[in-house]
Amino acid sequence: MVAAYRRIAEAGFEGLRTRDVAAEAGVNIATLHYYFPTKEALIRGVVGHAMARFRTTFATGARPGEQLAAQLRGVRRLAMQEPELFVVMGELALRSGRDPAIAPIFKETIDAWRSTLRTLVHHAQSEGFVDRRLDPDTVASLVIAALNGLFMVPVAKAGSERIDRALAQLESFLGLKRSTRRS
Amino acid sequence: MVAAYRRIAEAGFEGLRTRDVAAEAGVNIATLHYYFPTKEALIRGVVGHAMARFRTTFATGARPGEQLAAQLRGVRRLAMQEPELFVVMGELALRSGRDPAIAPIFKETIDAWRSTLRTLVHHAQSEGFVDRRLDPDTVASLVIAALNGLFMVPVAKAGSERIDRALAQLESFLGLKRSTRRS
DNA sequence: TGCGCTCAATCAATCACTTGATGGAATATA
DNA sequence: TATATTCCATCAAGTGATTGATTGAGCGCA
Repeated sequence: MVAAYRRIAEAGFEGLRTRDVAAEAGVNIATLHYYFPTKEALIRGVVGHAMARFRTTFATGARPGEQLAAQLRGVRRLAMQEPELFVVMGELALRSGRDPAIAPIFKETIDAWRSTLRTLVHHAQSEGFVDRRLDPDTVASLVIAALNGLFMVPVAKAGSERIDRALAQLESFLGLKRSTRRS
Repeated sequence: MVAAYRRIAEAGFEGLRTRDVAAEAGVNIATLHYYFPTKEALIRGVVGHAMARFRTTFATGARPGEQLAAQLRGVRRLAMQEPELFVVMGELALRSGRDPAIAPIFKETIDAWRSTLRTLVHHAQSEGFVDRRLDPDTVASLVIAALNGLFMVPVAKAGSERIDRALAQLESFLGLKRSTRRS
């Protein structure tokens, strides 16, 4: 249910109340329980929705040599358009550390993401955009960590231009960008 | 109170119950309320404890040229020794997005961290370890994002050797390390 | 005695979830 | 076609359990 998804983005897991979800969905509490017998089932629904939404980021459309850079820009654009998605993802990431039910699902999504990035890095290497001596899997892990840190942890929100600069710096490290500005 | 701190690490904010905290601390509920009149006050105590604990990371002791690398290793060591700290930090980071009471405290800590890193990058540049064309503040932001993504988001926990490689790759990007292994 | 601290007992509020009933569309029966 | 039956979706009104917080009586020690 999209309503629960929105509620989590607003109030987090600690503030997730079935009453509020039902209210936001415009239905009775009993109706909500008709579709989602338990709160746990509702959360599972949210997980599925969030993961599906997040996987759309992986879809690459640009030319092979620019796919990697396009991926970074795609995540950044998604973070601007749907900040709730990253809030929910962060919430789920934290919860996956103690909830064995969603841990495998979350891990699977991240693994798929890393796999995609690994391929993109490999392609970029083949075409001379990225240093061939780098290990694609390691670079993918580092990129994921940086993006997670930038967008899932709302601390960095203290200035989107800082996020832009950090992203540009990451691209520069990867060799996708020549300009390394200063001060 | 350290007990509450531990409870949050175990069950997150959503699972934080004053009763459990009192039980883990080995005191009566009323005793807990004697020291922390409200749950909010208890959380403030946890925030203070976590921040103070986290700030110890900033303390640099190595030789100027190696301070930056030492900082990265220090964070990694702390993450291995006290994983709860990073769980709590992640929980606080997420909460700071919607709780105006802890948002400024958290932001202040991160700003102090970035300031420290900025200085370290600057020093490293002065001594020729890091490319002088890089913007210290931007590099600091990227490093913080990467570390946050690696340690606060427990997703990456799928293999500490992957974390090690990603960190080594980051050091390599910064110019602190020559070896860039492959596959 | 007075003060810092602790305790069992209790409260009102809130939570996830249940109950029994209702209307309406689809299907079966005549 | 007309009537009876079944099933799905929804609702108002609860239920018991749990929550954060309070109370007033003690305890040990200065």
